[in-house]
Amino acid sequence: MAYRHTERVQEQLQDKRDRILQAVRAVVAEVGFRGAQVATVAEAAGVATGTVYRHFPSKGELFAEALALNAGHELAVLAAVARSEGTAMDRLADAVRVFALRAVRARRLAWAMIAEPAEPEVDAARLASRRAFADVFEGLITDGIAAGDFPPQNARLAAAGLIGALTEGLIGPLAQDADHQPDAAALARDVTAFCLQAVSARPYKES
Amino acid sequence: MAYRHTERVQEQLQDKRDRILQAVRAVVAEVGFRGAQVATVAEAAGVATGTVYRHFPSKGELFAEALALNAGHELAVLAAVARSEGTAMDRLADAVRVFALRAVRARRLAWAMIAEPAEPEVDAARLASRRAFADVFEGLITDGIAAGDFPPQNARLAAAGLIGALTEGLIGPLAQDADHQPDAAALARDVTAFCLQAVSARPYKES
DNA sequence: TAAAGAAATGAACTATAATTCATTTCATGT
DNA sequence: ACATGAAATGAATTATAGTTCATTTCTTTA
Repeated sequence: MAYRHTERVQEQLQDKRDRILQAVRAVVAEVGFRGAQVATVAEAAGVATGTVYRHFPSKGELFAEALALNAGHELAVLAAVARSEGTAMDRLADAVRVFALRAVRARRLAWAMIAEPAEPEVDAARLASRRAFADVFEGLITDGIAAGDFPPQNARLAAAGLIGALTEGLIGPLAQDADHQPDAAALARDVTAFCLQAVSARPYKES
Repeated sequence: MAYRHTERVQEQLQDKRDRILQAVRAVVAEVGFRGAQVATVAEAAGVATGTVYRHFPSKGELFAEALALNAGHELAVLAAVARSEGTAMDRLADAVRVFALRAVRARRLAWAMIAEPAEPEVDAARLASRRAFADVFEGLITDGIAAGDFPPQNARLAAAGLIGALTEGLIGPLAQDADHQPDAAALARDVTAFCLQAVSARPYKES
């Protein structure tokens, strides 16, 4: 026996895998799924095209894993906010605000992660993470209804509505012509106001 | 001179053009832009593939024109509702309801028309029609604010938010798992309630 | 009905981008 | 140092789908 995997090699492999996943993120943030080719990702990761296929079975699975990874981070952030102290109203306001601020900070990436169709595997992964996001909002809305903060309503649908409003207002095509929205913070504030008003049925002022 | 275009031929040509456009609509309603190939459209229209290119310069322009045509119809319907008698509140409620009912009736088509990315020409055409839709909603919201029906708010953004909420609630991927929504009418009602509450800041009951 | 011009056809061509694989480079243990 | 096996490489291959164009079919007019 003249060769065996050593720990160092394992680390290098893991490292290369991670770098490829990060490269997907970077490339997608730049050109979206539409323009993201395996060759471009490979170059961004500093490896040859073929190497990508030693770590991932196909473009679809690679991109799906990259999306899941990224969505996982975002979800953790959102869930932490949703779990914090305060009334349901306050927590929902914070959650929406955090979502909004993070989305405007990286619009292209956010759009790709939330809405841009891609390979079937990617779409499937997105559906799962979308559900997770919606669940966080739905939980907050349900809490708010129970506490009397919000009027009775279809919480599941309202959660979907919030995501739709956030998507459309912040990162969708209509949000691209930023003539009217020079200021990301102002945009986030107005979107938050819309969302809070939508579920609370009260004109919303930032606290 | 031994040949000249006669009126009958002109009509046949126009007719074939129209049939191809209709075929795009039918195919897209079935499989979305993703799955819609020129060969499939040609077959659906009952012509050869090459014939499509005698009427349209490229797939992108063909599909863009088909989208614009369809969006034009929908916009006319919506604008008529928006122009009718009644308070801004009532007209907005009607507009949202009409949008919702028509969208759920043909989800796949609606999603393609509203959200599904495709060739650049198609995306451009969609952006234009989206603006037109948003303008209708924005006008109603502005009217409502002026009339004191709605609290002051960013009408442009609220209009985008409505479209987002409608899209997400009715036809987006989360709306696909219809386990919770056996009834299209109920879905449309709840989405309408969400939208009205969002802009009016009042729990909304159908009149 | 024959000639002429236009339209339709669909198989062949082309462009793009994912995937493969023969070859090369690199790590390991004797 | 060298033999061995794994990993990386990137040019070649493959797959898909849009587009072209030589040929055929159809319309019109003399």
